[in-house]
Amino acid sequence: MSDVFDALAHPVRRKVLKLLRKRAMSAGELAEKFDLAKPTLSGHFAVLKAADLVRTERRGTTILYRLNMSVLEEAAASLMDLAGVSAKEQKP
Amino acid sequence: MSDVFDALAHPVRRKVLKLLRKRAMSAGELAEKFDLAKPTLSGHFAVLKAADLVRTERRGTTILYRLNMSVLEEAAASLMDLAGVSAKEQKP
DNA sequence: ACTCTATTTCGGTATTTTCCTAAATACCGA
DNA sequence: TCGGTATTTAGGAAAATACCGAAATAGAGT
Repeated sequence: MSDVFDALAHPVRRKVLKLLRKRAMSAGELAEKFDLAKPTLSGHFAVLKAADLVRTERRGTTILYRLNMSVLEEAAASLMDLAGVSAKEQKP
Repeated sequence: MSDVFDALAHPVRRKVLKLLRKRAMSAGELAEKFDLAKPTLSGHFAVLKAADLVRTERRGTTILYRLNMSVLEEAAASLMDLAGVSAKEQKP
């Protein structure tokens, strides 16, 4: 879970997740949305992947990145838990 | 919101929040729970405070730290939102 | 005013993160 | 197999973060 919060700490990575929320995108397509070199983005993708926040799929010469919502939901639940809410049911 | 995710990225700070979930504690009382120097913990407290995840209250010579749950809830909601769930209602 | 306790600020070092350019790898189509 | 496009890996510089001991600040009691 620590990997997840590490990954979420950087604004660029949060924006990547936001972009992937609409639809899966290739690395290059994602990179176009940022003013950063492609290797830099590639590094951010690797962090997201290590946290299992995104999954990849080769499509010929490109690589598709897809959001893994379940991990995001787990992270949200863990925060609700920290806040003292059971996250599953509102009335324990 | 970036401050919040930055603050949540460090395991020590997450543990502080977890401890404060039960009850408000003084800086020294919190520091006892960790194998770190007090100035180090003080720095972590400052990060949590900057994110408004904790609030402080002077009690004579000691300083009480108290969890601010609403910010945690907002962070959780923002994650649920990223995951595509509206966080307020399950069926939009 | 002095002292004791609690906490933070200061100054500095070690580690980690972020970012870049250049080079390597992977796949496809001619 | 060769050339082109997409992406990652390698190597390294700059900035941010984490940590510590020493010193400074703040309040309470004497």
